[in-house]
Amino acid sequence: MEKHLKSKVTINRLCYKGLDVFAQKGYHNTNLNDILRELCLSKGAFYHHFKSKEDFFVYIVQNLVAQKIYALLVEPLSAQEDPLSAIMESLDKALEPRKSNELIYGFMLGDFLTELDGKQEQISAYLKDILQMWEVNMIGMLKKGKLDGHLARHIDCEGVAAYIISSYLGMRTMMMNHNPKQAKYQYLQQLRHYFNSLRPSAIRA
Amino acid sequence: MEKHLKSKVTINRLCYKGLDVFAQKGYHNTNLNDILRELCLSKGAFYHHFKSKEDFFVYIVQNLVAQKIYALLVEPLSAQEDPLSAIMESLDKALEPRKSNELIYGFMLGDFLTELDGKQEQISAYLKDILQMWEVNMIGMLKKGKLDGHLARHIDCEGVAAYIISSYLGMRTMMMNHNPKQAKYQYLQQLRHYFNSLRPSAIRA
DNA sequence: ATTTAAACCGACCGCTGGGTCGGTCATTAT
DNA sequence: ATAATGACCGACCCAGCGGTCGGTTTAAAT
Repeated sequence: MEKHLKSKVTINRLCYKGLDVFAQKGYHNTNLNDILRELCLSKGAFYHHFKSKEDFFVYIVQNLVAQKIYALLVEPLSAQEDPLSAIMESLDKALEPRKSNELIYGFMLGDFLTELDGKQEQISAYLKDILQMWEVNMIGMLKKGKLDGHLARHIDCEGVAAYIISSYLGMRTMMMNHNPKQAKYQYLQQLRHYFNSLRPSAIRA
Repeated sequence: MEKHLKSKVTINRLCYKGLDVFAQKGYHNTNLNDILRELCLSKGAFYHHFKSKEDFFVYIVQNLVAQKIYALLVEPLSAQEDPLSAIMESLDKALEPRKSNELIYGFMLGDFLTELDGKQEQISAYLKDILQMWEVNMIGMLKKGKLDGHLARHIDCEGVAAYIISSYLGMRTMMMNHNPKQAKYQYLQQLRHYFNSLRPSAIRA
């Protein structure tokens, strides 16, 4: 195989496995040896491509996590006229049970932020950036939706966006105690109630 | 000082400082040496009172965290007729900015659960118990409130409780990006909207 | 006064895990 | 063909941290 191609392959294998393990065990609990053993790679291989564990993690966050968040939770918001429907649909899709051990990317942000807050300011900054990208986009869509009459005029779009994201991030913790399928159903149900309270009274269900 | 009294004092100092540091840095990032240095105590002193770091943490959770959760978030729910008002009030109080570095106990549960899930099943179990105590109590109050006509009859009390707790736990992550005072205000505002959608239509504001 | 044992000290142990470095093999450039 | 460079190996280093243990002080028991 060509050299630079082989390099790309190795980096990719490292990143996807890394994302997998980081998501499962968190940043601090993940050790490189485990990842390398599973991939049959050596310390040397790793440090040839990344200059540190932190560097590795940031690379994953910026390349894999950010993209997934954007594709699943940000981009779909622009697809519909009514922002509340768009948000509902994107969350519904994002919570779809994945085949194999594919990940629910939105949650990882919250988990990592919780773990790395205080310590590891560098990494937190990147994570916060991604969350904020989601948030400002949602706020924008809500404001546009307000102008189009999809939301009541007195609604505080910033507050709504923060509240939606909060509930979404927090749900992971709750899901650990419950049946995921039921938890998803219940969550979307309550979100629907809440959204309904944001509609102009004329079109409220 | 009497011996058993001195022992109690030492244990107390260890626990409160431990809670403080654990809450700030998480379980894995907290090392005993730091705690002991700040308290001018030795390894020997620690291991005389606790048999391990894990044992220490569990002791703190069961003795300090559980009590605070109960006092702040569980017990107040029974004080009022209307469960939604009671919940709103308890969360308002729980989010009150604390003097010095007193802690917002509710959040810690979520943080620790996030960090320790998977690994450290023992500890997670205790944390989950506390969360569940909160949840079942809230569900009970909601059901009672439904009978009394404070909630619409079609409301799914289990779903509502899970949703409220989710949003509360998730808010911490969001608060890291915002002004806490404003975040609290916005959060309670949105919660009010949501609660309003749960009322029987006759008494809806 | 003497013994006992609890409270505490702090040097030490050993494992874990991030990071280093000199070397090997394969690909590519000359 | 040969040199040069990139991909990779794996033994090794070392700091951090949970946990141990023999010893010392001090309060309680006899």
